[in-house]
Amino acid sequence: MRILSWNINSVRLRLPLLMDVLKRQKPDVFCLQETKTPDEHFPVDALVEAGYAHHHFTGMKGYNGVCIFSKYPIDNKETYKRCGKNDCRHISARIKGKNLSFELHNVYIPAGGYEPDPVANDKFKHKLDFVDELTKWFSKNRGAKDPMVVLGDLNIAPLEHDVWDHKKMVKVVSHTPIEVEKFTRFYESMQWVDGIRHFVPDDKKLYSWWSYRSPDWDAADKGRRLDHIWVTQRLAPALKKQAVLREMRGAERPSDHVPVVLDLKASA
DNA sequence: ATGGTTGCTTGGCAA
Repeated sequence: MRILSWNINSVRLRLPLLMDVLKRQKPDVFCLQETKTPDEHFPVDALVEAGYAHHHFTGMKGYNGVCIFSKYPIDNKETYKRCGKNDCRHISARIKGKNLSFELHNVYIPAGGYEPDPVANDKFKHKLDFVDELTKWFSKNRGAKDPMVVLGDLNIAPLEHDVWDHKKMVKVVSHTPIEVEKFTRFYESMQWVDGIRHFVPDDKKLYSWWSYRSPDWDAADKGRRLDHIWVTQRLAPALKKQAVLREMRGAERPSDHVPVVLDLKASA
C-alpha cells in the first residue's frame, strides 16, 4: 500500500504534473492540499480515469482545499469544520485495502502568517488553535490503538534538522518553540509514529518545501520539512519505506512543496 | 540587506 501526500498549490494548474507523478509513483492512495478549487470545478474525471475511482474532496475558491483519492473503496467520509471556520482544511475517510484497512486524515494546518505572536497576529493564533483543536478532537473521538494515518501539510518543522538552520529559524513561523511544543503535544497524545523520520535519522537534514522566493533553491537549499505522514502504533509494524520527491521541486512550474510517500506492508 | 516569487485574479491577499 503506497500513500502519497502533496501540497500541490492549485490542482487545476498542476494537473499534468500530478498525472506524471501518479504514473511514476503509482500510489494506491493520494492526498492533496491547497487544491484551490471549488468542488464543481474539481478535475475529478481525469483522476477517476487514472484509476482512482474512490474519492472525497472539499474545496473553495482560491484558498485551501483538500482531497483523498483511492484505488481501493473508501467509506465513512467526513469533512470537519475547524476553529469555527468553513475553510476546507481537514477531511477523513476509511480506506479499505485488501489486507490493510485504516482511517486516513488529510490535514492542512494554517501557515500562520509572518509574526510569531498570537496576540499581534490572528493567523498565528489560528494556527496554534488549530493544532490544539486537533489534539483535543483525536483524544476525545479516537483511540491510540485505532489503525489511523494522519498526513498533510502540517506547516510545522519540528526537529532541528527539519530546517536548514535551526538557530536562525527558531524565530521564524513554522519552527518556533510554541509551535513545536503544541505540535509535539499532538504527536504524543496519540503516540503517533512519524513515518518519514522512521527511516531517516533525526540528525540528517530532510526538507519537503523550498520557498518560491529563493531563485536558486537547490544550491541554497534553505528548506523545511513541513509535510508529514504519521501512523498509529497499530500500523507501525507495517512501515516499509519512505520517499521525499525532492526532484519535483525542479519541475517546470513546480509547487513549492514536493510529494512525500510512505509504503505500508499489506500483511494479514 | 525586511528583499525575494507564485497563484488566484486584475488589486491585494495568502503562502
